[in-house]
Amino acid sequence: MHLQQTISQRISEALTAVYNITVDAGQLALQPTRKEFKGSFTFVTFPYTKQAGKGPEQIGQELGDYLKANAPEVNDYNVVKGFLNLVIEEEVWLNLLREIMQNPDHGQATPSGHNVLVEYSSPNTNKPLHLGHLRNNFLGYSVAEIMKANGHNVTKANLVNDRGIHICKSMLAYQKMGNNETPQSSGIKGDHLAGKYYVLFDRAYKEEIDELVAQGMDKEEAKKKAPLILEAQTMLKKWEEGDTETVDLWRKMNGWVYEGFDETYRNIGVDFDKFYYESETYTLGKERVEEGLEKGVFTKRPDGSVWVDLTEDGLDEKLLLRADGTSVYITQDLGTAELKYEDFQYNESIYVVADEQNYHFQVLKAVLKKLGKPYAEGINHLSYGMVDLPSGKMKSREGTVVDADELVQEMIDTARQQTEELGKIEGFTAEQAQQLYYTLAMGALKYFLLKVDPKKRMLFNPQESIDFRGNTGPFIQYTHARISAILRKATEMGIPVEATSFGDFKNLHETEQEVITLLVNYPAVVKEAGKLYAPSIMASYAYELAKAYNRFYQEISIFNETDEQARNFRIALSAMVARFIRQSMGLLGIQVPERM
RNA sequence: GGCCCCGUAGCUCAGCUGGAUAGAGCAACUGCCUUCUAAGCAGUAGGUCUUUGGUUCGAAUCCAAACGGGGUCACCA
Repeated sequence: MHLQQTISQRISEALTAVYNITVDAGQLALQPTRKEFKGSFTFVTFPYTKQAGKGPEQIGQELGDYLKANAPEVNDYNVVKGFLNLVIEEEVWLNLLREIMQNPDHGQATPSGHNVLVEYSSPNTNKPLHLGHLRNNFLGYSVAEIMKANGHNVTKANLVNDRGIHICKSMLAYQKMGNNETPQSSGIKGDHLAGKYYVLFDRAYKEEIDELVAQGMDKEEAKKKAPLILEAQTMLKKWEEGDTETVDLWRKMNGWVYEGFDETYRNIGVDFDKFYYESETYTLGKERVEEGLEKGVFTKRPDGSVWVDLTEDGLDEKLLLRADGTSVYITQDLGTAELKYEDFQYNESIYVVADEQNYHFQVLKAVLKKLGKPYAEGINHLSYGMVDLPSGKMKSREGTVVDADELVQEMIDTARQQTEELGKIEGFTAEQAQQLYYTLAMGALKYFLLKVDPKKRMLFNPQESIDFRGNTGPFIQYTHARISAILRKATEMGIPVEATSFGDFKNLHETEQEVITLLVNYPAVVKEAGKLYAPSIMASYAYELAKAYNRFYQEISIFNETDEQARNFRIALSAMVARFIRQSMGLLGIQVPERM
């Protein structure tokens, strides 16, 4: 049983014994004691004054006396107003540390048997990835890892938006202006090459609109009547009809884009177990519409379009199928939800999608519920906020988007520069140095994007993102490197890192106590992060752990300690901190170096 | 306008299943490297938790309204 549960149980027993009050241990609010007071757990007595017929302080005293006498885990207590602070026996903490050392699965939940699908990334194939995609990719990868740690069977899926008018735009521009340029001939990465033509299309399209407006046409009309957009629409129709020339071009250009994406994905360290392509799924969902009509939960209007009425759910009426029988966005998603269920029998299906689609996912879930789908309840939207720049919103039309590949390269360059300035790479081979720059760059970037609560809109400040001090990825990585140095030295000296190595060591220093408390808490943090789909919780934890360790490191000497058991204890403690820094950072997709 | 989200130190963010004097980092200032990595540690300063009401022994946290910011209300995706 976990220590906190044990203590809750003891307090519950004490309440019964002293006041004849019956409270389930699970209902008791037990909180960590604030740093300025002595103790580890605090019990608030205010809520029990009526039932006990006594003042909050007296209750604290009486419960404290009882616990000190009857609870073997409780060493001492103090009462401040209505707060009963409990001091736990040192031996209890040391035993917990021994348990952690002997349990390689501390923080890895037992298999739940649940299948969890995490869909993330889901890029369009007409332009390269940008900063917003990075938040999406890092979140998706991290949540998937966190769900694994919570014992679930996780599948990472990527639903690629590889068709539609936007793809045709870059195809059309390429057809007109491409001169058979290829990634090989131009030296431009495939996704960037496609993006180049998308931009060229947009430019030419705008010129056409301006011209039409100059001739006196209304702007809205001009947008619809410009020859280029009409051509793109014709191309989309040809694509849907399977026109060979169009499909070949589409294949060729998408192929370039996929090569580019693969490289970026590899570079940023994310991966997928399953790819879905919209070109293969966009017609799905019509059967679901049929099903809904049969069940009488959808209605067909005289013009042939199909609708669902969600006003009872506090939503609106929603179109599910056009009058001409073609699909809309939601139709496809109904289809893919079913397809994913057929493929993976998920208990939970997480969609990592920006918060501008909150309404869409409410509708999707509501419609699936109306259809009586058993998997509807497991549909969850991990909605995240947009990434803003100091200059404001990112707008592709205004060219203010931050390109993912460029950003990563800049981070690496900065890492190199800072590391060289500090003279930290003595004894590194060129290859090792390069590896370190990469690890630090990605650590800084990922941590910066993941430390903020996903739900919140966030500001990306380039200067702060490459900071290596304070609440940053590299600070945590640095702590790991420091510990690694200690462990190397311990190994050289032949000191074993084992649960038995510190014998009956006693007299924990305050900083050591803090560190152990954090290590003990690790599984609860993993659970919480999984429940809330919040990598930010893991990030905070890793930071707290690193900070607590650095305090300890600064105040207490390890190798100058003459008491062998104390020295061995500190080495063992250090080894555990390294392990849980590595693990919690691993759940964020961040690697930690041995030296830096 | 309807619905949804957000508003905490100069800046970026924690805290939000109600509990003690509201915490970090950055920026500013002061100390600490002949000792295990100073990418570190300790400290000073900085707050009417947007405002007003309500619930409560107790509210940054829950409820309501106002103000400010964002999103969304497409036969786009």
